[in-house]
Amino acid sequence: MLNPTESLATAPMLSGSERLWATSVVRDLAFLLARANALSLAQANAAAATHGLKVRSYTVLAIAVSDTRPTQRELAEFLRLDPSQIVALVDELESRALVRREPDPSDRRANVVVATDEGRATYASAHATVADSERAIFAALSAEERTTLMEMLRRLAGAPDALSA
Amino acid sequence: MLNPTESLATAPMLSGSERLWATSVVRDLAFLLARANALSLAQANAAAATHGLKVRSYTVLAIAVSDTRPTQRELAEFLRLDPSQIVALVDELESRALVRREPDPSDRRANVVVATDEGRATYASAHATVADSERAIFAALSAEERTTLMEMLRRLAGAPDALSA
DNA sequence: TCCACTTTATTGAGATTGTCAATAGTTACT
DNA sequence: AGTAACTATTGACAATCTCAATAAAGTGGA
Repeated sequence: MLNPTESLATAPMLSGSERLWATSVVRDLAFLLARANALSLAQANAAAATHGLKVRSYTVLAIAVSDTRPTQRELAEFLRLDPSQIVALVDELESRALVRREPDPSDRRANVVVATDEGRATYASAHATVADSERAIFAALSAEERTTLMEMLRRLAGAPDALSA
Repeated sequence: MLNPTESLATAPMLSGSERLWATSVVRDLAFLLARANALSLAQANAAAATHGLKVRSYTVLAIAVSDTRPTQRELAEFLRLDPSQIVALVDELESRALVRREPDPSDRRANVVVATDEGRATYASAHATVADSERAIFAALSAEERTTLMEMLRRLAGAPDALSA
């Protein structure tokens, strides 16, 4: 029998809070989701920071680059952010000439957000860095597992009909 | 022929930003993880709020109830929060008599956080509510899928040796 | 057409959260 | 004994969230 705080020789040097993994919260999907996301987010933020971006601005830039020509309201709804936060995000990207506001031809109240050539260029290099850093984290899963995870997360994230399309 | 903004009877009434799901970001595991987490978090916060808690305080309470007797430093490390945030969290729970700070017998610098009887009671009822609301979200997955997801998230979340134990 | 109502982007206030440095008391090392 | 490292705490400051208010533009009747 071992003392609860002791462990065998093969034990990975319990860094102090490891023992809290015995708690009931770690059997909570929402908790694990939050924790996995926190790690992934920290990693992605560090990667994006090497290009002067955060995941937020990186994501907006990615959508702008996609030529979907979203309005700010659509961005707010899709990213689940307050419209006023989109204003700040687009302001910053526009001040760096990575993105441009264009009038929506079908609604003069709305702006449409499009990437500049410079925006496309910095997105390309930022994407390389970010995708690389994510590979590191998701390397804990096999290729098939990643596919399965993506399919599950799409459903949890409320993606429209993941089956069709 | 339908107007692009119109749709068939079976179509889920595209709420405006649905078309952004055609973007490349939705093929990004980190993005989907963040979005799924945002939804789950909002739901859990609403559920916990009916008991005067947030997910943060709910989680700390859950760990306190587990009789693991964590120090504040262990809580900070495990929850990836700054130690000063743990102070605020424990202050609040302690002011509501749900939790108590006890001196760590093995280190007089450290406090150990334990639940009071009242803390156990409110945790029990809060847990019922929160677990219920989570069931609603994760109902998008089958039981086996949830097991698979949990195993994957544990690895991504950095759980120690998910295989043994 | 005129009028009330809604919607889009924007600004700004106030609360919440994240991050960091400094400190008092304690422990660990030599 | 003395130096260095660690724990909890406080306080400052930045970043983020959440809301309300507003101007400009669309919507849908009477």
